[in-house]
Amino acid sequence: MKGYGQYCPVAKATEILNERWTLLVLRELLFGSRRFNDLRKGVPLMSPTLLSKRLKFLEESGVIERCRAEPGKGWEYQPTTAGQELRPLVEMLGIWGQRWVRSRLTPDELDPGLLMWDIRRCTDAKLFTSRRTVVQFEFSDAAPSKRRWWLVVSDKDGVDLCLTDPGFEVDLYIFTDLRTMTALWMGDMPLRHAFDSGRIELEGPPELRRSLQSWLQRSPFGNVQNQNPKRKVSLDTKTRRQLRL
Amino acid sequence: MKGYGQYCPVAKATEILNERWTLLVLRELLFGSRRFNDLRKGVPLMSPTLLSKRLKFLEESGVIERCRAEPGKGWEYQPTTAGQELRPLVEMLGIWGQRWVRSRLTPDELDPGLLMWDIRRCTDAKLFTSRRTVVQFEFSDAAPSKRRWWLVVSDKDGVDLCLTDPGFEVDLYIFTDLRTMTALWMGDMPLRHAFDSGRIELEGPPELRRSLQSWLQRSPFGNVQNQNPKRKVSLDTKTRRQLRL
DNA sequence: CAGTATCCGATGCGATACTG
DNA sequence: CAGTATCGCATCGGATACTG
Repeated sequence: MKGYGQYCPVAKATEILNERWTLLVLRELLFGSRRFNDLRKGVPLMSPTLLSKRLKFLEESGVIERCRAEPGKGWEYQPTTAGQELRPLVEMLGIWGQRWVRSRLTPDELDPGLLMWDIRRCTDAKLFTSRRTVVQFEFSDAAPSKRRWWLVVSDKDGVDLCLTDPGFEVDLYIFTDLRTMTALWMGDMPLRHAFDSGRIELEGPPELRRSLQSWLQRSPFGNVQNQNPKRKVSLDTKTRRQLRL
Repeated sequence: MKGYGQYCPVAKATEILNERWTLLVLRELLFGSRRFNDLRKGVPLMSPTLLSKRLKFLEESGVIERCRAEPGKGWEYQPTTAGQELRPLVEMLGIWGQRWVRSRLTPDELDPGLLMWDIRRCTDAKLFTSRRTVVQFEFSDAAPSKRRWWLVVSDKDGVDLCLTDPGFEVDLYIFTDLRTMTALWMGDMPLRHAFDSGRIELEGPPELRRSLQSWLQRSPFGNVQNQNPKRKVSLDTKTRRQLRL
């Protein structure tokens, strides 16, 4: 009894899309992940068995295709035309979520691996020179094994993320905590404020410290404004007036 | 372990919306149903217990509000601002479903109650005169107890749907089968074709028979074109060329 | 009319280990 | 690296009956 027994196209679409995890897997695919283990990084709490099952179902449903990767090693998953057409839907879902059900950033929703994987994906290598730049993130409150991360970027080799010291000399150190970095990423806190309150500190040459705000992106949903009054940390005057406070 | 443990707004939105039935309940609310038992008619296979549970959760989540109905009798549910903002999402879902996963109209997806409820909702009473018009639908292939339905419409009293003979004189009889009527409703078959092939027959005064196509609407998704080649009944030439057939 | 109470069965899914 | 195999519990939700 999987379906809804309705001819309505909303029901038919929902039958495909609203199994647990499915929309998050799709999000990963639409944001560019192609390999099984890359997809896993975007949904770390999902078991590989289940991911495999979902991918199969999405393929059956005509949303994605599984095809051989270039060199002869392994497979890749990519959205079909039908899958591509779901992009606006996933975006709207994210925008709505950001407006109305923004995460409270409870400890269980803070994950350095997920955050750094997001940051990696949104870091534009073209903003860097051909000389390799190494940025080390250190999260004071993360578990020891996930405290330090290295972003290795260059114009031509793209962006690489390491959890073990790659051995290169570090150009820029970023000291902060996971909650602050996540809040920055999600647009919950201005970078300015994080510096002023000492929640983030840099170490490295001045020009690299200054360039940080140009290459360190926020989440694609980072500039969507929160609309939910209950979840608003600080109310702007317009909202206060609306609520008659 | 209900959530996804992710700060991502897509995940947060999904936690609210992708429980089974939730999006269909929301569809009903956005299409105008306000009362518990009206909502039930839109999701007849959902148990009242579960509907109640979903409504509570949607209320907790800030998507809908439960408020007293006018006269002092009972409650009504209505979307909040956050809920209203989900309308485009539900519409997109329906459009995508209609393009790519259109129902095959298998027997379990044919339901005269659901269909007539849909038709009732989309019938515009303003297209009728102040004189009461009674239209009787008869589905040759429906279960005896669901064969005949009456639509009672007038300019000022709106549209009423009955499963038991309301006793008024019938102005227009529509004889057809459930599959044909559903296909017409979903835009899978042109009205012209249904008449020409004898799948639908009318009985009543000529001007009322002629006016049928003006007031009998199709589903809100009825004019969305199917894109899925596997599900296409007849391929147009452009598609045939694309597929090199 | 508008739900609640209760029960039980299917199964979804998480956990862990394993393989080509 | 890219998945599969197996297992067992929890819970979701379907069915039915009941109530203010």
